[in-house]
Amino acid sequence: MTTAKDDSPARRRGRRPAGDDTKAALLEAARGVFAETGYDGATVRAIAARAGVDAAMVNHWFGGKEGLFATAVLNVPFNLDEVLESVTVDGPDRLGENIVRTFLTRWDGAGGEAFVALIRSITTKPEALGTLKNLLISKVLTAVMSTTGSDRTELRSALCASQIVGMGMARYVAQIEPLASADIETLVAAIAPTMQRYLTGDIDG
Amino acid sequence: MTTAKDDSPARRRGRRPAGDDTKAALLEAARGVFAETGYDGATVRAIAARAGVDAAMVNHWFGGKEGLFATAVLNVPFNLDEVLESVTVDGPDRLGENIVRTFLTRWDGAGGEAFVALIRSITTKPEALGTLKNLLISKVLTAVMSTTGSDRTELRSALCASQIVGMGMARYVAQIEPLASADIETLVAAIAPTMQRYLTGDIDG
DNA sequence: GCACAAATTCAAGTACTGTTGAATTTTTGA
DNA sequence: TCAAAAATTCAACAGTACTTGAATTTGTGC
Repeated sequence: MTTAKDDSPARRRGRRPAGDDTKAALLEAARGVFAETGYDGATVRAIAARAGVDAAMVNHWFGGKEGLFATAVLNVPFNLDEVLESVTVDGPDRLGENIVRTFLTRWDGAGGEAFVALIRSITTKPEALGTLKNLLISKVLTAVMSTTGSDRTELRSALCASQIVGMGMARYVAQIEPLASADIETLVAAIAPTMQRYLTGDIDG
Repeated sequence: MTTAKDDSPARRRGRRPAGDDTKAALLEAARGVFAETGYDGATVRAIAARAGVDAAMVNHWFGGKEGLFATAVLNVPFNLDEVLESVTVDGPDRLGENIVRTFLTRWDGAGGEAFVALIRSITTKPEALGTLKNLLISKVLTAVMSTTGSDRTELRSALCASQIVGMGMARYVAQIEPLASADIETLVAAIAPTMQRYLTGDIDG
């Protein structure tokens, strides 16, 4: 429906003059299109058109749509160490604040497009859901939980994940105002206490 | 991929004996299939097969896949009054608790299938996103907010929505354990304080 | 009873998608 | 300088999905 009307740019056939990095162009275009329409909605032709190359290049460079998705979206260069470092440098009392700020900063930047693509692809690509779970729960949150010494770490991790994912959905996918346009610090102030309570506070009412 | 291998049930051609309500059967089947695979993943043939009729009936009764989706998922008979009543009967101090419990109860029941279908379809159907926003923000939360007398009602509504959506994603879509299998009251105890603070508490840190 | 309307299935039509092999141009190495 | 390799586009294939019109059966009013 929103299919961007395949405009073959009428490029000349054959090898291009040096300088063009079509592989990188495809990766960037892929993140954009996957973020906008999800895995199924995104067509190889639309991605190639945005990258300014032919659709066959997807197969040539990534072996197909799956490979492109895996490289562009699943293999997100998400630096776990960065998150954990910024999270564990202060005491456990500021963990919640640091988590919220780190994710928002990360997602507001260019790298966040891959996360939107991930969320938008959850329904049709099981790998996307697996990546989200693995990344968020298995790696980030369990690592964080191990520093708090709290009880019921699994439930606490899941609660944190629910608020993080919900925040991402509201800000980037659903774009609910004024949350979508709010300053990072405004959201940190509002959401960090939630995260902190889920991490170390009372969750029994 | 998970396409349930079109088994045309080899029904006899022509008008069926009275008693069969294919329209209702299609609606129910549609909610199920849409919930499982999202809008794009769901095929008209799979829905028709589950309903025990031919795929052409979708066009005959609903004008096509879009119409079926609109009727089965977007036009959810969601009784707003029920939510608002159970939410406003107690004082404003228990609003958060009531909201969380109401949504969980509703979604755990059969009627919630439409909501899962909604979330699973957000990626490829803009209308699904509009419905979610309209339902959650415009109707439920603004109505609730009007009873609290708090400041910054828009931001508070958006924060509530983020936790509600995140809770739904974690429990029904991503199925993160142990949150996915937890008792409703366990989650109410854990999440209600968040909701209550977003509604009437301090959100400035 | 009988003709007409409604409901249903069947088969084909049309559109679109990912993929592949041939053709063509540029780069690279000896 | 020249041949081989790499990169790119083009055209076509196979698969699948939604849709549509004809054929067929059942229900309904007179």
